[in-house]
Amino acid sequence: MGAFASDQPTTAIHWFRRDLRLHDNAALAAALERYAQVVPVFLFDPHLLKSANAAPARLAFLLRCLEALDENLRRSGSRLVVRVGRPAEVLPRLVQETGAAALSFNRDYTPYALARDAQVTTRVQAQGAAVASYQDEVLVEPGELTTKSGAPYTVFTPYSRAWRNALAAQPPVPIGVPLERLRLTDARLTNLPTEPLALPAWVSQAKEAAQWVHLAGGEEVGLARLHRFLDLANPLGIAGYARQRNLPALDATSRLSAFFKFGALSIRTAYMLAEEARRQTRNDMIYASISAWINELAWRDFYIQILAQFPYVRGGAFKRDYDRLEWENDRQLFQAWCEGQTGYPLVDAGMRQLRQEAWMHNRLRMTVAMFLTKDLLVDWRWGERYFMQHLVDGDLAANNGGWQWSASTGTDAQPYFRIFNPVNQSERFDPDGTYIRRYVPELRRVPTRFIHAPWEMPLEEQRRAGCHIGKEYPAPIVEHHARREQAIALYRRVGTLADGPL
DNA sequence: TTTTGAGTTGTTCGA
DNA sequence: GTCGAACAACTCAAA
Repeated sequence: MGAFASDQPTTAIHWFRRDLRLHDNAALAAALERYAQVVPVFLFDPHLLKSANAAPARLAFLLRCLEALDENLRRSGSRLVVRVGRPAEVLPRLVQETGAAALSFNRDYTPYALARDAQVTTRVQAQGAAVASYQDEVLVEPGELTTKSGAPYTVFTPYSRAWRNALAAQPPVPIGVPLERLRLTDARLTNLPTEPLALPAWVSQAKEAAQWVHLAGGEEVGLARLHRFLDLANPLGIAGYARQRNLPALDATSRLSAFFKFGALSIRTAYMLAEEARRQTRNDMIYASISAWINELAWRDFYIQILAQFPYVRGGAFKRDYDRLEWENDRQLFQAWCEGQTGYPLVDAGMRQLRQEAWMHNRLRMTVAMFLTKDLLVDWRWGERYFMQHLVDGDLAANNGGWQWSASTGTDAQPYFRIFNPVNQSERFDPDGTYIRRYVPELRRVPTRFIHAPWEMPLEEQRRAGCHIGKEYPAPIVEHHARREQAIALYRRVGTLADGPL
């Protein structure tokens, strides 16, 4: 697979996957420049629509992005052709139907996508059509950066150094898409049958489905949100990011993850605009804030790279010894965690935000993940799956990387005794309890000095706050310090086992 | 080959 | 309240 070689007055299919936009789109631009007619296609792949792999909110967001994409295509005299089925079967049929000479798409690096695309490529090439794929989803591709010994980086800091150097040496440039070439004129192509854009039945029939329908999606919304975030005059924007991003009570993160996940926003455009803002500022704090945000883009590439180079992390520990951790896996404790009923206010607030908004502040993702693994001693994969079933921005690479980091099984595993104290985190990052009270209404009248550990309230205080521990709000389901010791023992046992005979 | 420095996001304890 | 040390030992990356 390479770039298209020559100019041909014929038809190509552009297969939209995680690049649901017309701006700055590598494969789409290439196809439009080289082919007279480009048929834009999206496939609903049953594998990716299964309830085990998807979240209702994420599918609703995907649908919004597709509707916006279709509208934008229509504005340019084209439209989105939608089909349902396995790509390796549907695409060859479509090539035949359209008489296309080529298929183009942007590369996707998950294990499933790599296998799928290899199969599609083989079959389409067997029909005599050209297949070209492009780098578009990441700033630096998996495999591009290696250590001096030629191995992939497995530690973030050296990776990010190499990543920054690579981007400085060859700054990414947004790719102009010739929209005027989108117009479909061939009657055979304008009349192609298409399926309706609709959610699978298990989502549309779920009782909570209605609330996600109003999610804002699509590239206009993504671009507008990016510009608002990068506006240095915005008090909740990037200028204060380094300081404010850790405070979940503020809406001071970019909230762009879902847009990046589906490519409704170009990572190149985002990087370039941030980099430009950084070049222009003379303010050290702002410079540091922009750098901190760009560093998050490096994390995104890092975990995409880890998943691509070490596909076994999907299902097992990056540090394989930790597959032998003896989790307690108590279903009742897991259930309480899912429902935000652990008795630890910050943890419960985070879990309830996830259910209410299909999104959780990153500080809370770490806190609740750490709590599930180190306080409840539940296998990180249970939490990973639960997140994927609820997050609007759920992404295999980032979610898996984050969970393995929290569980100390991943790259850069921090010492396993470094365990978040949920009360401590609460006092540091939600000092006045604003975030807690927003998502845990039964604690609203609890005074701030008890909001982080309400079980310490005297009975009289509980009565006054209308919040009795064990009644309106649960008592802590585990005792942190005791569980911390248990967790450390659990991890230590793996260490000794690793040295001894199995 | 050997050595050296470093490793996202912390906690606890005692002075 | 603030500070520094201990928490263990290992692996990675580069010189």
